[in-house]
Amino acid sequence: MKTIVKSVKGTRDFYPDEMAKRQWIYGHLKTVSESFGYQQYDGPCLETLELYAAKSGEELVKEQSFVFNDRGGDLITLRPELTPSLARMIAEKQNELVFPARWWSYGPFWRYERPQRGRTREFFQWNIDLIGSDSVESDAELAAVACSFMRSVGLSPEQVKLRYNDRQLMDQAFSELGIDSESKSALLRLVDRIDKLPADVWEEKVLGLGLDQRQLTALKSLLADVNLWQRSERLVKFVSLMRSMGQVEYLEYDPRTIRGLDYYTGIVFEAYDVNQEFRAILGGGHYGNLVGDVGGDPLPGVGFAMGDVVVQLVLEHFGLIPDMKTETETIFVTVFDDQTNPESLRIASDLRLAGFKVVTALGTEKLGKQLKFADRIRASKALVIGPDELAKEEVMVKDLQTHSQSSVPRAQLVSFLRNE
RNA sequence: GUGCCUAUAGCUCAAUGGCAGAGUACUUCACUGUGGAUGAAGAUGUUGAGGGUUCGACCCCCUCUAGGCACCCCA
Repeated sequence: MKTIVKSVKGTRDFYPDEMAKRQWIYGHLKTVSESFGYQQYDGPCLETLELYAAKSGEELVKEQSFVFNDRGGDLITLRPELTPSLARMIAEKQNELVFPARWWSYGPFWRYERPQRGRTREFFQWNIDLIGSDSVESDAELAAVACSFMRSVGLSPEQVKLRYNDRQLMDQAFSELGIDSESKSALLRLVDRIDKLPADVWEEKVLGLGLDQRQLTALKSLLADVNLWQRSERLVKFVSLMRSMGQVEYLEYDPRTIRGLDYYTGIVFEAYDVNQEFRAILGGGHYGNLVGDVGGDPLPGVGFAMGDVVVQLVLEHFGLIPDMKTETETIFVTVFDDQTNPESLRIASDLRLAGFKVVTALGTEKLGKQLKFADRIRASKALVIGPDELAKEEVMVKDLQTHSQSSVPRAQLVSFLRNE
């Protein structure tokens, strides 16, 4: 085996077939974003470490970011998430932007993690935010955007669910259990992990926070209560709004949905496949103050992020990504010999001007080889222009799918191909 | 960063410590004006990398690299 220079661990090469899938997903999220009136934006891929130190803090920056010194000695970070960049961009123009602002973005991100299924070190992420509104209507709108995307790519409510919860509801419920405020945030993080830890280990950790046996029992019944949301006026309205927008069948209340990030302050949601065979497809929620940490005036909002890796796995699992290979509309123009080559090239140019995708043979190989090549690049049609056709001012049009062929007068070629 | 599993032809996988193979894909030909079929022939490997044990290693041991699964974290 030849030694080929290796790619960076956790990165992916997008060969044309993979690139087509990525573009297919991108096309859907772009259409959905725009259908709700959101505008596309982007920030730089390189940011100062400082930007993240202010906000994301904790592990995301310390352990899971690519950080390096540039030639001037400054610490530069490959962006692990977009929210801090968004916060800066909003804060810089806080007085001239129109709020609520509806913005979306799609681009590459990097996290220094151990690669595994659904997790790479370089990934693409869709970010979409509604900034400047504290209303439950804005929360519902973002949840509806998420559901619209899932519907548009063919994921049905029987296949995926949007699990939702409200952090304030949980906070209130914890208070009623007599849990002191210092333990609450640690407890929220534990609730987030209840499905990942063995039951006894989880209980041990909960008791370690200072809860007694009675509180633990009450907590467990709380986390099993699928009707808990009805105690929250906000969640009741949220569900009602989702019903009006025709997305309620995607909803599934889950008192254990919390989200790991600290900046969420209200409604949070995550999309999963129903069997939970895969990781979260997307996740987001309401935040009370987007720009405070980067020096702006307090500004609430709601947003979510979706990585390309998990959603593609889920889509492939359900067989929802169309076979792009069959969808090339390319016309292949064969070249019979050096005498006919100029006419082949002229025809190819005419067809391109008429809007067709045209590939020409680069030499005068045997027709059989040229047609085999046309077949292998999945061209839909092949044109044969030999001495016979030239003399009669005709072109032989071969349909590579139906195996049929017909002679078409040169002057009628464009209209003939358009009607096919 | 932790634990476990895996790595053989382009791809999918075989091979008791004793000659590295099959299917598929590929190239050529049958077919010098016609592609998916059929038949014939051909080519393909530092068995992931490096070291060790052994008369002898794809096979056993160690290290590294990459991937997978579970933690951690999250998209």
